[in-house]
Amino acid sequence: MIQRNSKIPFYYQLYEILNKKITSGEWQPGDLLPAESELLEKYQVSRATVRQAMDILVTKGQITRERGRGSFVNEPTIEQTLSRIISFTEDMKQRDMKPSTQVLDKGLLSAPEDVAEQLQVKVGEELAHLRRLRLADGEPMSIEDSYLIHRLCEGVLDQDYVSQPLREALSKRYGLRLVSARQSIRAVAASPEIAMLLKIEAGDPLLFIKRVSYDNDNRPVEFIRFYHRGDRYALYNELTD
Amino acid sequence: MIQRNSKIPFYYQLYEILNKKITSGEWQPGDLLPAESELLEKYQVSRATVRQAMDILVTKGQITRERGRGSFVNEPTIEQTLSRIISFTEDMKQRDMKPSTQVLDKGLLSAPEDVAEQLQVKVGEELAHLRRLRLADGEPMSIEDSYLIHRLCEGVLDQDYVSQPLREALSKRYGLRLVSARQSIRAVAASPEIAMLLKIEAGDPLLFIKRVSYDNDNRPVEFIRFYHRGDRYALYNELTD
DNA sequence: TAGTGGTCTAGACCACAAA
DNA sequence: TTGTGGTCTAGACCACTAA
Repeated sequence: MIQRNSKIPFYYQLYEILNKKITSGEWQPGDLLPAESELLEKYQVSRATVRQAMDILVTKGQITRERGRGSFVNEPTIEQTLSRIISFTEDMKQRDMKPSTQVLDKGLLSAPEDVAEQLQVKVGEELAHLRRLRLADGEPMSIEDSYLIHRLCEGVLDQDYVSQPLREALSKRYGLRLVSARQSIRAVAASPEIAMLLKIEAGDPLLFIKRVSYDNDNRPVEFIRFYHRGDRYALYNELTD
Repeated sequence: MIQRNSKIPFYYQLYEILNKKITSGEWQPGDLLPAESELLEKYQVSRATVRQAMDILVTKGQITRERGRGSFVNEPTIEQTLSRIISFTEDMKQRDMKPSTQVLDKGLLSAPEDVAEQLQVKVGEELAHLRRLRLADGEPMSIEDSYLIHRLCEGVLDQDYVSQPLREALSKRYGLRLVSARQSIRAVAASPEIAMLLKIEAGDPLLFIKRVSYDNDNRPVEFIRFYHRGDRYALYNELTD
């Protein structure tokens, strides 16, 4: 139900309710959503508010409205991958592969110049570093090098992050919600070190992604370098206009 | 002004008016837009309609609203690249490089199986093929292999497509407007043939993009393979959620 | 304090799909 | 013909910014 004394807008509360019904699987792809008039009645808000909530779902591609028919839950598409922040685990689920993780390295370090610039901190600022090997169906798929601003998440490296997602820990323990990110994508040749870890040959092509993630207040929190095996990993997206 | 007897919704007409002011440069990045109350007065529509028009601009990242201050025109960002269809020429402009093109090959052929599947036509359907070398500041940047369904654009290969964009010709001569596309992105090693054309070594990493473009009626029209040099080309995008 | 955008309401009429 | 979403209006109160 909608909290009428909450600071969170009604339309956003309603969006969260509807979103949960979809992501939890209570409403399946192809299902007809309740009519706007029903939702308006059930949650005691105006039609404009219902539509504002549903607009978010439409924008995210989770539902489709059809005049005269109703609104329907969409199939989740891999295309969403490229405009949504998803975890490795989610990603593998969409690709129908079994994910696993090995922590290769973790520790504190002083920010080198290039990382400091991405995270908008001073060179030498203390960072938490985590290097993980990601496997799909038991085969090496990617290397993930994460750098976190340590003063925002003291003690973050105490956990193992093999079973618990890092994003979840950041949210629960430190109130850091990563809501947006910018990334660049290019093709590079594997260094001998990365090649060995991914069980490929040095020089083999990698999809190399650099990503900076931002919290609610648009502050950089995490910088990641992904090295994805070119023979096993592809990105998908949709273009418009 | 807004046509009150048009079939186009008021909010969309208003969006087009505002969009034009921005893309034409009449309103520059950083400029303050008129207040919602002014627009409502000037165009004689309700506030909800004004907001609906501005919502489109916000979604596209063209303006930012700031409570208590006003709405401002944003800087155009390269990040838009990955969710908009842009031409090579536009792309190079954004990257501040001088684009040029060489046509390496053109002709008709029977659709092989993989291309037929992408374009949803029968194997053997007649296709127009165009292979172009794209250069940035005179240096090879990418190879573009385009396949068009020939019956939708008979005689399309008569033009040279060095100076005139292919998309423009499709629109003007055949009424084919490419409005959406799906693509996959991966890293591959350059074949000896591609390497020679791009003036790199065989085995060097390439950003390999396969794209299917669709017209208004969601029919596939064009299939392209891009081979971008890994050392010269990167994609950028923003993620949300 | 005045002006801005953020949210919300309670209506209205329309075009379209399905029965 | 009925019910759906698409569009539009004319208000209202609020939180925030800047003077």
